[in-house]
Amino acid sequence: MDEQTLKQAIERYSAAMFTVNRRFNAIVRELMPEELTVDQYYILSSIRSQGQCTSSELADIFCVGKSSITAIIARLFDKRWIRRIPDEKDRRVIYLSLTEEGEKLAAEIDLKIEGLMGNYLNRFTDEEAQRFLETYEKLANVLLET
Amino acid sequence: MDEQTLKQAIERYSAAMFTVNRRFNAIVRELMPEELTVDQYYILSSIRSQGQCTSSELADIFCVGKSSITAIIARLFDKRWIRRIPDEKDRRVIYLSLTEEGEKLAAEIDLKIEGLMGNYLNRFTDEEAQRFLETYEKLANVLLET
DNA sequence: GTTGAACTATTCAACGAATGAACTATAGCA
DNA sequence: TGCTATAGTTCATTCGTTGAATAGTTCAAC
Repeated sequence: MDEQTLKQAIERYSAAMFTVNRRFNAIVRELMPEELTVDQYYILSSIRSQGQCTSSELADIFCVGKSSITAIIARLFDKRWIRRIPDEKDRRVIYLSLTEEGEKLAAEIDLKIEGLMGNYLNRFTDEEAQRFLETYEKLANVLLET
Repeated sequence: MDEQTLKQAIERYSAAMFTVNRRFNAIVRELMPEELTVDQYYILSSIRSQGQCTSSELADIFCVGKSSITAIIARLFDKRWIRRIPDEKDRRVIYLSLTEEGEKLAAEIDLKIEGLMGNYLNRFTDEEAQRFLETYEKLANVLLET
């Protein structure tokens, strides 16, 4: 690929990424219940998929400082969607997990988002979707290495 | 595709999207100069690619309210990276364009990001990258229709 | 055993981004 | 003319984020 073609590809790539992210985010925001922000949902969802995790782990996953996580967790804790469970061995660490209400809330939204994404997935053939997913995951892994 | 496979695909999709967005955003943030946030750069970049545009157009593109744009523009204007040019026909509208310094700053960062993305693109074959881009743009268009 | 380095989580002040309602000014149509 | 729609701003409020400072804990080396 020559210089110029590469530049154009990157340009198109940036544009597509920007549009998809912004629009998708806006649509997901519409799905959120009154009391929950999109970021808060992602935190709930992340804890849920791991069953249990720590603030530091979340900070790594979300690529933000630990104090950001502390703030979000505090809001979710106040609303009784999250439990804090001190580790018995290492008294520095506090495990986070969902309460029953948190579990229910996350499951509800997951279902909505699943439906949403299912609708978009319909627009593509199985093969196209499959290929796309594979490359996307490959990209995610490259970014995880860094 | 049966129910269960679909659900798994969506799950993998969500995970990849999340990872790519978060990590990419964090890396881009590292590239920013002290005085500029990522969002501010995207605004500069958007104005630059259009040459000239209005607040309302930016609000649509970024999927946020107009008052958000007003705030960001105010910061960029204070730093002399943006010009406000009143429309002569319709005195309600104000066109935004980059100053020379704004142009220079945006070009500088564009180059950095281009280099960054070029590095990642290297990891994929031309064909894989091409296919991925096409599907990505198709998805962006689907989201634009909504 | 004590000390010191490393680590976990929290607090705090400050800032940027976003919302939504209220407002100003202008345009354009009936 | 007067009504309605539109473009942009202002304001109070909330959320997410940063980075520095802090408290408490672990662990390994001395």
